[in-house]
Amino acid sequence: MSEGESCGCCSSSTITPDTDRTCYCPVNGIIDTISKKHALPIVSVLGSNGPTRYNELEEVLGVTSSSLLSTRLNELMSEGLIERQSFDEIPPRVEYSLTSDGKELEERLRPLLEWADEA
Amino acid sequence: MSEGESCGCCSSSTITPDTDRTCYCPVNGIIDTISKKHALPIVSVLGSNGPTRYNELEEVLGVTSSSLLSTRLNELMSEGLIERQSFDEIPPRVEYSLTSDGKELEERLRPLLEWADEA
DNA sequence: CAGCATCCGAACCGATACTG
DNA sequence: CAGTATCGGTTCGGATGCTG
Repeated sequence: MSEGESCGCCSSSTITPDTDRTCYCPVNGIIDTISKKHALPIVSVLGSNGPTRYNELEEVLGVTSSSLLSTRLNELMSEGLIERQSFDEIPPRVEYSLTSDGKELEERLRPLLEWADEA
Repeated sequence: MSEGESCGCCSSSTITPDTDRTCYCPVNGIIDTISKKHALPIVSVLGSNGPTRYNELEEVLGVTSSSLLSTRLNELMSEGLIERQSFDEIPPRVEYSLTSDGKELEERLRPLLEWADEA
């Protein structure tokens, strides 16, 4: 999805910006990222569960195709929301967890999700 | 997107549900709805601006195609997040505003968007 | 176990055109 | 002014198969 372009909602003319609202435009990359499938649940699970392995995520989220999870994890890493730690073991072990940004997000997400959940 | 099916994140086996988290599954219809283009900005604008006309929304959001806005508004109405009031005038006037549910959403959304905005 | 490559169908968005 | 109808391009997701 497109990133940096202005949507006009900030440089509005018709609507007077007398209210103290900030700009909620095409909403920045982060929102785009978490709008995609499984992204939100990933963040939630990591938030409430702490470091989690690839396979655990697959099970818990009921991910249909492995590659999809992989893609989503990479996107979340690019956004700096989660981080990956791999252990030099056999069999291989990799754990994903929230960065401080990710935690910040998860906290702000919680009230929304709790509400959505009962609606 | 699919609604009612279980994602496995609630009926988990691997992850112990000892934490007090609620289920943040395929996340309910509302999240799907607001994930689509312009949906979030619509809610934000209506929240900070009050009742707003179709054309105003088009301008403010920088909507590219009229039909897209139309679709989004209908979806938001189906979810019970916004409502439509039409006035019997010439030229026709229609105003959209948040329902109480919509306001609830907008409030819970604000901290998230403010954070996303500066990130 | 962890994860990428590929192919195909579905959903979504944008543009244009046309009505009450 | 306030929309709906249609259509083509693009992006996303699901399935399968293969590697370190």
